[in-house]
Amino acid sequence: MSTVPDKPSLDGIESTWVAAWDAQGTYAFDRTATRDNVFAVDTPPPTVSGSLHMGHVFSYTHTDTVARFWRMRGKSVFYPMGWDDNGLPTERRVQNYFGVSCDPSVPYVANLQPPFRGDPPKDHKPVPVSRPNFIELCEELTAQDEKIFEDLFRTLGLSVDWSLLYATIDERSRRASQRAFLRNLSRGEAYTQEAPTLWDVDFRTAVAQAELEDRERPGAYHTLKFHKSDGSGDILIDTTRPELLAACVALIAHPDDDRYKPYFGSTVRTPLFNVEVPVLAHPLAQIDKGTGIAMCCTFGDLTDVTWWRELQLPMRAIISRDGRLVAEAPSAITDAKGQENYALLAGKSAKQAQTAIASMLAESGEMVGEPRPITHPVKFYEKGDRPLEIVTSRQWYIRNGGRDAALRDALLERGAGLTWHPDHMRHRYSNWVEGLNGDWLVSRQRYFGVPVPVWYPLNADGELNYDAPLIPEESRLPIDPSTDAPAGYTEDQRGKPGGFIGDPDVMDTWATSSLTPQIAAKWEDDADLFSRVYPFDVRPQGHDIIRTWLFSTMVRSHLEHGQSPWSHAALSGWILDPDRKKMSKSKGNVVTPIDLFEKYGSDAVRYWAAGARPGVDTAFSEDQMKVGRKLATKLLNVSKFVLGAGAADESVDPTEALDIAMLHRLSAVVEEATAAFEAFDYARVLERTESFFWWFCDDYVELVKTRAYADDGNVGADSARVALRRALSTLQRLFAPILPFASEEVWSWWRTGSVHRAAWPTSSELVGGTSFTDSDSFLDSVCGAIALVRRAKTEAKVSQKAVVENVVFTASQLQADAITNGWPDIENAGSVTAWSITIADTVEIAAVVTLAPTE
RNA sequence: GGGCGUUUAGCUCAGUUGGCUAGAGCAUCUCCCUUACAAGGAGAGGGUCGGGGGUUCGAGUCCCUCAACGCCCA
Repeated sequence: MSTVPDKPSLDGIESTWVAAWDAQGTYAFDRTATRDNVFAVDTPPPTVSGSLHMGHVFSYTHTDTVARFWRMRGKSVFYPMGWDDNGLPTERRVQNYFGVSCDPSVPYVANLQPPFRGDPPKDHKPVPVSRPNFIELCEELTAQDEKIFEDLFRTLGLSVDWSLLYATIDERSRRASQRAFLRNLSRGEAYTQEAPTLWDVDFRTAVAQAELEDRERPGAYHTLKFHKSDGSGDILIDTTRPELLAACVALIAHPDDDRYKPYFGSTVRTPLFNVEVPVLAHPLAQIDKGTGIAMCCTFGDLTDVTWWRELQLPMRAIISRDGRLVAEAPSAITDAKGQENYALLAGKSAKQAQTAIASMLAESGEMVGEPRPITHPVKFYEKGDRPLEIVTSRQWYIRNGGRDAALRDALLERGAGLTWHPDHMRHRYSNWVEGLNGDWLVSRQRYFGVPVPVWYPLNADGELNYDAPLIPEESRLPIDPSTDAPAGYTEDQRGKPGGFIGDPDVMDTWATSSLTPQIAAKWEDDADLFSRVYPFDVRPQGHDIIRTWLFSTMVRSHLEHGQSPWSHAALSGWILDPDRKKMSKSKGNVVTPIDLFEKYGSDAVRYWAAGARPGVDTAFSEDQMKVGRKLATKLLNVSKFVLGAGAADESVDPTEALDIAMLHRLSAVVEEATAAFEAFDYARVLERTESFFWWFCDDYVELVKTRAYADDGNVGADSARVALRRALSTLQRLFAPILPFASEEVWSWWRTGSVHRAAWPTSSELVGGTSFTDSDSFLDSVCGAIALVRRAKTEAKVSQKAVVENVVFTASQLQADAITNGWPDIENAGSVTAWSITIADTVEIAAVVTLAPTE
């Protein structure tokens, strides 16, 4: 029955088994299983960016090991894959790849040929194309990239059921995303509002709090003179953004600041523009920052927004959506000189305006001294290159607890109810939720995304009414309001008085990917499936996106289903290069996974990944891959040995003490590995299994080799063969989740069916009806004895094969008993002719070894 | 400023409720081509467990404190 190759090899096993698993449906989800018997993974849909990196390999391997474990435990594993092709990264990549830019005013061209397909020259000026053409190009490029990703993940050996594949821009995702949004809207959880919003002037879109990052940037304090209205002198303020002076609406100091208490309620006039503004008190003013009194502009930063709102200040916005100062001066600037001054700034970028106004202020004597350079944190869109501005615009929001203590508490509660791996990651979640300062801004002024699924009616004057959006029936979803007409209207009424207009925006990519459980489980499209997998068991992901993906998914599930979308969150660490720096493309230290698969084999790369404790940042290490390669090779070789030693009836318990003791030791490993996998600690499983495995190969196998080769019918031979086979079967299954290719290969030599569908090993199948008191000390004694013989040979610089004429051990009674019991095996493994034991009160066994004379 | 994590051999890391002389792999050195495996095997050397203090019969492990590094948030 066994078919062991003469020369076992890892070469080519990836393609062989990938094809076999696919053909046999090894990882197919059994959708007849009920929820109790399902293990559902909310797989992260990777951003289809055109290149794979070790981070993908690393974290997806972690998840895969756990999925494989539960499959062997008899669960029907729901393990889908998705592609995150929705959103800005794709847009940017399409622009760079095809040499185009999206311009919604350009008409659609059928069969458009883009100027390039890959690598446009550096000086190429992007060709504007229509939004539908742009989206076609997005789809073309992502299709290519997705094929590459799929091949990589298959070669890595992910046990994904590929029939469950989705993409965040596909029809089902758009439908789910729009449906969820409309339900939020109907429950009052989504709303539209005209409000100051953080704005990226290059991408020309609003961005959400979750997408911000602070970057340290050089700036300069400019000390400006504001003139007291009663003519009694000046108040000095420090600002890093003098270019916003024309937008100044107040001066603000801390209510407890004695220096400014006398001025609260009075007014001052701005330099250059001569606008009268009040001096007010607010606790957000920082006494120790600059002169302690700040100018509030509409808007320089989020504090300005708070002051503006809470102190009910007027609006004097001067930054436009392209980041330049607007053409027309705020109406508050009434005097001619002020208007003249503003005209010198109009149309300049913020940066140019700053330079210009600084010299104007210096000239007019209203700036004290020179600007003083500082470094300070500035808010950026995480994908952006210029500081964010704040502009007022109409946007859609989804409530996330940022403005509602009850909802925030409920979401904190949900986070606390999750089991986090590792546990301390829960703090990232609660820190974030506690720090929210507004609702979730979900609309984006972009093109490649899921459209906001509403229209607005136009009245007889052609004005639109935001408060009464036209909502599609759910059965029509997905819709594109820029090409579909609302019910009761016809397309020719678009943009006409009495007609309608579509919402031009798309939703934030997170607004769709926050629904991955619903998308993967075909929420509402397949209620039966949904009931079998939702809520999911685990959300695996990187810890960097707890605030975005994890939290937003929690928000959507909480609002829609009133429950957490999963019970576990498993966070992966980063890959660091060997110098402990984060690996990244720009540093040029990225290694291509495919090359590593070819060099060391997929199992070896998985071995490296699985060696990292959950959540711990890990150095990239080809050395570890080499070790993994050795381990996989060893598994092949020892399997060949065990299966070559002759068959035995595995149902008959072994009789020799050494064999029984080995199986007891292994059974403890099985129990530990099982508990570790249940706690998502794949690294511990690997460590324990591997450690036992090398001991098994180096000591146990060497000791019983001679006995296992004895003639059939020999009692000792049968005992050894049974033990070897039971152990081999168990080891192959313990390694299966981590080394799926090598394990499947060796399993196929003597078993039918896939090891990945085999039952996870149990302690009882190993030890059966046997019992053994303190197998460890027995094994340590026997192995200690053989080690002493080996050491003597090594020190004498002779072959391990050399014959030992005599050996005298010194050992405790207990150790002596073990050695005596295991003697036939020690004798064979060590080529020992004669021996004796002196009993002594000792902890460590000692030996005097006399080698036979050699010719 | 708040929160969290890390610090154990030259390197990368285990060490789960406190418990024999602190472990592994890699690297280094020595030896061995032994019929599962030279893509192997047998051995060796190498650590005041970040510093200080405390609890305890006993601390890498628990408590306090300090430091360095890293991450998250403001």
